[in-house]
Amino acid sequence: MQEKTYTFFQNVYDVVRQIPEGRVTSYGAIAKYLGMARSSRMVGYAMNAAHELPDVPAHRVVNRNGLLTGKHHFSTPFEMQQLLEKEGVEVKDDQVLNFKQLSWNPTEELKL
DNA sequence: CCTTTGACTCACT
DNA sequence: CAGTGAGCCAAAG
Repeated sequence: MQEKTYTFFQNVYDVVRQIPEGRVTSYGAIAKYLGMARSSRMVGYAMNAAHELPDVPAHRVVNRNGLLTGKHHFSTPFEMQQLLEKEGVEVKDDQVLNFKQLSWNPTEELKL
């Protein structure tokens, strides 16, 4: 087994894959859960490669303000918003409504 | 091997 | 109260 093969990216994918439908999380939350709260940028960077992974709902990952900062990286800037609304998440002006209410913290949910 | 970037976040002005 | 700047860390070139 190539356990060492697991990199920061793989770790991020694993967490993002566990995001329940209709829920959203922030890069910092994932980074913090991984023990790298200061590497929040790396989370987004990892998502960039996650584009090829069908099990990684990058559209459920937004910045800590609930703003769809990464929408511009999708096929179309509307794709991210459409996917979120499709799951029941209201998005207005590229911002997730009730983000604080829908925010899913892996540190509290996945934390033992 | 060293340099640059990047879907963020915090802090100061 | 709002905007701009610097910091951080890891992967790709």
